[in-house]
Amino acid sequence: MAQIFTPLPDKPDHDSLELEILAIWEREGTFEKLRDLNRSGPTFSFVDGPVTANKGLAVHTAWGRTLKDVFQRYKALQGFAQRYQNGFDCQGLWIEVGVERELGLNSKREIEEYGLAEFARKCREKVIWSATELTRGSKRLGQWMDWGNDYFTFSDTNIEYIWRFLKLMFERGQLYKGHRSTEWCPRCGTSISQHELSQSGVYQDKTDPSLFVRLPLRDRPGEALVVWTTTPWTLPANVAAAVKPDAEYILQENGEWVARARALEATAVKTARGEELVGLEYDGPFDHLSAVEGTEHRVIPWDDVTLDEGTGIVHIAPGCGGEDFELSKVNNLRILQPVDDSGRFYDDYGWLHGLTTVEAADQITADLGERGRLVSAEQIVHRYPHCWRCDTPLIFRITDDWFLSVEKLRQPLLDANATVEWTPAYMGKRMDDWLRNMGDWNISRRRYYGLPLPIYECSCGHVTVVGSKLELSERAVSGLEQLEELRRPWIDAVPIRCETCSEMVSRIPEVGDVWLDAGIVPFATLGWESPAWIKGGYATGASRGVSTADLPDHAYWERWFPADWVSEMREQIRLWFYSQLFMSVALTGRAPFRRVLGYEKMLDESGREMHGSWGNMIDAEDAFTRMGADVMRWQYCAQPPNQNLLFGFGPAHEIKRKLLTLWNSCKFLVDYANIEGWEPAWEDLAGGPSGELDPLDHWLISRTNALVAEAATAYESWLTVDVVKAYEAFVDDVSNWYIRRSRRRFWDGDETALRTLWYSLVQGLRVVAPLMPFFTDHLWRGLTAPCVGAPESIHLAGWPEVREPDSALLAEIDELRRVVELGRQARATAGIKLRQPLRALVVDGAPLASSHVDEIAEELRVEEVSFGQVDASELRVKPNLPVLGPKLGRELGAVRAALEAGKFEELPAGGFRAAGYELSSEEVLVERRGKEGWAVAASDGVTVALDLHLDEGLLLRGRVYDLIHAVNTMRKEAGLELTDRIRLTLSEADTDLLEHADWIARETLAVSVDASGDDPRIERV
RNA sequence: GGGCGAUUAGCUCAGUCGGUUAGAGCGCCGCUCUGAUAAGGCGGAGGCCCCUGGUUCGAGUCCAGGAUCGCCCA
Repeated sequence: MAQIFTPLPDKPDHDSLELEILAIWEREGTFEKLRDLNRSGPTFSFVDGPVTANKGLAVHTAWGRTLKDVFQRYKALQGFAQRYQNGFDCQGLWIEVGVERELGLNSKREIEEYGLAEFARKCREKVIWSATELTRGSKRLGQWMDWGNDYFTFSDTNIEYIWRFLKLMFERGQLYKGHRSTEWCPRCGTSISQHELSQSGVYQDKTDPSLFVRLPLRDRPGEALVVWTTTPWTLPANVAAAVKPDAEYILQENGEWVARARALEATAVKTARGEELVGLEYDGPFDHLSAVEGTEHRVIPWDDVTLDEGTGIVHIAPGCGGEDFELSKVNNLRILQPVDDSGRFYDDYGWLHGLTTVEAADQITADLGERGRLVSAEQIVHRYPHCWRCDTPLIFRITDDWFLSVEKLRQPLLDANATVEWTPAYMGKRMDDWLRNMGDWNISRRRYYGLPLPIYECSCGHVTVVGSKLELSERAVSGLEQLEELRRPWIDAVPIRCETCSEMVSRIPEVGDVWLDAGIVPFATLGWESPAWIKGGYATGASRGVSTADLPDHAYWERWFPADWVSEMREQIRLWFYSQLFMSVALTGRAPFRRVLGYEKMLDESGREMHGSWGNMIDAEDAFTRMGADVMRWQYCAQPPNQNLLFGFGPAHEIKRKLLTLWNSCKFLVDYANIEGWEPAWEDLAGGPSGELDPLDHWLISRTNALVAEAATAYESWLTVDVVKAYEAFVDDVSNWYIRRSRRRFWDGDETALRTLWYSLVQGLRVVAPLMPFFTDHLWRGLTAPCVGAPESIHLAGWPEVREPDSALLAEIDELRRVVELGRQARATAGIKLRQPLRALVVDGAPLASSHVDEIAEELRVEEVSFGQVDASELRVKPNLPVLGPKLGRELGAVRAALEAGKFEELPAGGFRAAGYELSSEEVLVERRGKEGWAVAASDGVTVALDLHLDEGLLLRGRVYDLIHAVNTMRKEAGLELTDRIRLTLSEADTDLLEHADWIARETLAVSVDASGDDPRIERV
């Protein structure tokens, strides 16, 4: 016989099921159909934050991609038109580092020797490889994007938009050259950010010289300050000595000044407070070097001078230390920068020139010794930062850098952020904190594969910022013919003419911060102020040939800006969310997004950071195979965004079990519908199941409607975790209440039950289709296959119509289920299994359940259920605290004690008298328990009492249930089909059970029952 | 150093407006149901609700101080 539904296997195989669905989507063009369906709908503008294209898909990235996909899918079900443009971040250090490693290059010098043009090509290849991998992984994850139409930030168009922004900032006086003190790796020739410093392994023990150096005071012959340093190479850059103003200093007999706290044993010739020393001038340690000539050295005050180590007088070299640099601003000190990019002394440092900081240390120590400036020279082991890439000890340098000033924008940024709705809300506060406290934005980087800063600084002092490629070509002196991309090295071969002095000017060598690349995205990809729509107009420069993206016109920008919603991990607050906000407020005065969903960090399932070398990293491909994309997505979506996600195979297993309940419910429907030859009707989905409905059917329909409403609320609050919770509760209700309660109807082929269950399962699947696109589409296709007129994919079926649930009915069943739960509890406490029928149950305090007497009787296998007071041997009365507390105040204690001790008397109206107070029935809570021969269970004001007295009839029927159970177990073990009929032979000892032969036959599908054997036997007929 | 947050069962976390016996899931032990279920149900063991003080009839919850941890900034 042809089956209506394709039977479902016992268990879903997520991996193969998903691959199958992917192939179907591909074949049927499901995504294209969805876009066509919504093309004229209202717009939902999502702007994708670009993912750094330097690796394949990681499970971390898959989290964010899932959230993006879920909400795009939800909005699509609701009929919104969307852009679906994916983005890749294609420039910057992360990409360079990967390529450097692959090429075996070890320094900036080696990159330059390798050749910047070839290096740029390798970087581009890396980006394209990564983009391909990320696309493949994302598709496997089920993410629906307009793949192939991606934006790549290394596009010339993207770069030009940034140029334009920078030119504008320059014209407003908000782009300037300044200084910055930074940790520096002399091998890599680059600064090290705070973020990089905070990585583990950066701080390592290191042995360094420990020098005490004399600095003779100018106007006090024979007196000298003594300073301490562990970095001899910084001494030539010394310009000041800092003292703690309120500390006591002493002049020792040997003529050396140190803090009293550092020389407790010494005899003081003179004492002075730090502030009294401020302003004194001294001879620098290397005044004879030409670079140092004419430098003033003086004592300055500094509250943070430590008296825990050194001498309490601190050597200050603003060119070589962060705090030193800050002090130079306050005290107007000269900044001496002794070493170059590679940590070697500049030529004007005399005999030191060309030496590295390490090589110089010994020579400096020796020189100081020869000149009698050294008090002592020893070795010290201390924690010192090293480069995370190459382990080289870091030094401090002051560098010339370009900055965007924030002062004028700070308030507008705060105002713009106030218009943004953040989920979770604290992330918005975090952004406010950042906006209030951040300094100017340093946008220059001394690297190669990045946005070329369009800044041309002439030796005459005039600065030009070029705003477009066109402008560059107009101003160019030469080199245009070889400019294949707006990128080093080609761009550097295009000098321009200075407007002021007509000299030829080259571009500054620096490239831009990658966050400029990402921040401009809502302008560059949406066609801000673009006069015309240019086909393929975004896919320029390096992105030519890898994308088809257009440059839209300004009308398009008006339509899609600002984004309705963006979502990224929390650290993007001061990165992408910030750079976008900054550029947007600068250009338009508005925030570039209306709502943000942020989320915390991913850790492994035991709460540790995932780390390649710790062996706890989960490979995305492995997760697809072993968990399945839907299970991964469920795990991501079940996570409250304000907490770290503990991701792993353990939690995945738990999720699979939950999904199995859903699967089994569908399988149950399919199996019985096939037995019955029942066909679903598509109209039922819109209109609700037709036919004569049982109360339980009404309940399930209401329950389903409630789910749709709850889920919509959750989606609209951007909280997938609430969708997950609502759906899990729903599945539990369908499986453990509706199906459980209705089994008999399914055996009897009750069409209404089939119809109602079908309706409810199908509607339920639609609710979670955005979360689990494969699983739901697979089941949808199975369950709607027989329907004429059903959309071929769940993703084309739209969001289910929201109908008002019958909340009274829902409350009624809730109460009913509480009664049944208590009844089970009472049975368990008394040790009487459910197979043993009992005579009576009394229910107290659950009025809503009173119309479900039959269901209670059946669930708890009792003959008679009544509602009323439980006559108990023990009466417990407790004060109703919220009522009595405010009324009695201090006296409450006495009343409470009296009630607890049983010292009360019952009043006629249901009230009580205790400790001299009359308490009305509203002021007390009454519980009755402990009835002789009965099992009583109570909670939340509901009490049930189960009559435990057994008579012969009850015992006999208990044995029948036992027998039925045993026979059905035998059926199962014998591998019989649900519909197979049997001949049943009982043991002679069970002859008395034949009184119930018809019943037994019905329950075991027996065509005959006799009692002629030694043991029960079954035989298939 | 400043800011934000956290601290509740072996683990991961809920805990509403301050209210009666502090909960869930997982794990462990026992029982049980099954004509969909490798599932489900019930019960048990397991708690210094970080500490100290305060407010209150009553504090896991509010206030103050402290400790520890995490994150952000400097």
